[in-house]
Amino acid sequence: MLRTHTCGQLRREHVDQTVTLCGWVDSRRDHGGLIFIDLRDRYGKIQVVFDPSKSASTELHDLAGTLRNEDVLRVSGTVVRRSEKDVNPKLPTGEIDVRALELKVLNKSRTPPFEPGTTDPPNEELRLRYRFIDLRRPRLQELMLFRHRVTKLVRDYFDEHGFLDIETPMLGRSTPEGARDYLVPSRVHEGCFYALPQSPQIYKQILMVAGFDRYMQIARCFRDEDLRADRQPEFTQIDVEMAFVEREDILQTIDGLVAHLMRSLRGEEIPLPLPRLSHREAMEKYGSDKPDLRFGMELVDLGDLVANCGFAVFKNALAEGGRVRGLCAPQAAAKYSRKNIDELTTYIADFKAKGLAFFRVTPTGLDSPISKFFSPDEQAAIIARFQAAAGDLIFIVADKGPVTSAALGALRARLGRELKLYDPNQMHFSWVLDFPLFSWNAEESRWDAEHHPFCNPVEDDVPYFQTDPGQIRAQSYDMVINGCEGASGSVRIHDPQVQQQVFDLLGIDPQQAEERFSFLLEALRYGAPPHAGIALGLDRWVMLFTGCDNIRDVIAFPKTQKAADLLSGAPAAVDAKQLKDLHIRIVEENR
RNA sequence: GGCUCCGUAGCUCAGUUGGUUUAGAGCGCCGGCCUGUCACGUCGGAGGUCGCGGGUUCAAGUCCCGUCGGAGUCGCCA
Repeated sequence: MLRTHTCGQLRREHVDQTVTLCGWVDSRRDHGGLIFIDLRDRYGKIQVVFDPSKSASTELHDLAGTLRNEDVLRVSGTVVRRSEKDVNPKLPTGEIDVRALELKVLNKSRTPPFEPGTTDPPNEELRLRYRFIDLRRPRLQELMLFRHRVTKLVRDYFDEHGFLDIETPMLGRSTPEGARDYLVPSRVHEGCFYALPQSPQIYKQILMVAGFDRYMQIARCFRDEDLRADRQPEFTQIDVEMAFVEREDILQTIDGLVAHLMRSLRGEEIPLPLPRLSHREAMEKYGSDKPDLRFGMELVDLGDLVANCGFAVFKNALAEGGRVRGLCAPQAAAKYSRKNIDELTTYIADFKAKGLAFFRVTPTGLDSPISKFFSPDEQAAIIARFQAAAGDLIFIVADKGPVTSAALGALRARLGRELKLYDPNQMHFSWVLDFPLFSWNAEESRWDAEHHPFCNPVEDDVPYFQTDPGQIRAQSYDMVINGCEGASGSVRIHDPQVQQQVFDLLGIDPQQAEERFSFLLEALRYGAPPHAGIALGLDRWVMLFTGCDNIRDVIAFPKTQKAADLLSGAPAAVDAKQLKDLHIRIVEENR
């Protein structure tokens, strides 16, 4: 070892010891005579003092004078106690100094493009290009450490519950459903490609068939889709599958994991079971399949109250089979000007809502450009339906049912944030159950799997296969954390006939199914146990636990919105030889 | 693919309705001085294709178009 101690480790009890430290120059204060160096490693900072009066030769002091930020040093010296007036209460090591006796510069640093110690980090492009410096920042060091703790706790939890960690291939077969695949060309098989896994879904089901009845893996997954603040093209799932279980077993297992993490990471006891609501209930009350339940402000239906009102927009929407729904923002009337409300109207237009009606609640009724269309009785009924109080601001959307959900769900989330209706440090976990098994894809006039095609239908709903597939509920479950999808899973189909029924509806005929999923279908024919599983988005969990608002901060080497790694320069062109080996020719597209 | 925001010194930013010759500040950097600082102090200095290309104009960092890069979002994400 090049060092006897770490920089953050030394305290008063080390006084008089001779120590050797290694680290980076965090800052220097050169007084001409005395030189102070703050030496930093990932354990902390300590002040090193170079005192010319205490050394025989000037060599040590001259060298200390050449030190610059981010130089890497090895320093030997004596730990000394600071006099009372020189104690720095801001540092855990602030009661002591290391008085340098020997200095070796292990590596000079170029002047860094930014200081790790900066209070005001530079733009992200620069941070990502110089990620090795960015990662020296205490905040990112904390985040990496936290992430390590989470994965350790997760592994320990599943290990204690008898789960086996089994790796599955990264080079797999492209299956056409779902997200766009990242493809890897084969050298040996001309014109053929591997696909990087979108998730280990099929392999983990096959592990169940193989008899490993409790599986977990911290698995890297790849999806070639556009990025978001909480979405990277490669990300990490905590992947879980269990055999001989029902839905309830998965829910309880994950409930236990949540309690374990909350206890270990935050010292909070969380009551179990975690709250559950149905997909239908979530859409009805919150307009979202991942509602933030840290606050209420539920959606309310006004259809019966305004069916015969004087306001044509509401009446017509209902007459055309649509809905009139709204929400009541507590004490927001004075906080939102007409201009602010116009902005909200533009915002919900993204979700296809054609308009946003609003009422300011006054002691005597409703104040709004459209209040003249509503009789005093109707106004009173609306106020009563929302249980509104003077000073509240009511928003109403009249549109097709799903549009009212999407628009009001988005509006609710935004108002909750803007009105600070919740404590941002609170963690709220809940289950959303019974998603629809299929959703109608109007563009392509076909049914799509809502979750994936291996998800078991609720038994009572099986007759709907013939009559109304949109009614079939899935034996699925999503975990929602603070309005984010934190995990998603289902009871799987273990009966090849049910599986074929699902494929039929998705428009995958037996021959296509054989081609695409033969290995899974074949496995299901050789004694597949009932099984169920779930996958948790590790990056998002770390984000939520640490209060980060973007996923890149919890990933050591993340990619930009255009899926580029600014540090390495990936993706990049390759040699002609490499392409030739892979039987690939690049064709310039005409513009 | 659509919409929105951002790009001025190494970094963070200012730069007015287009008009003061030489585009500023703080931090950082370089040099001098400084023995108890810890956001050290102090004196001096260097550092700019205003992302790039085109256009409008007597005049463009400022207005317009295109483009590149970064961010947010809708679509997309079984």
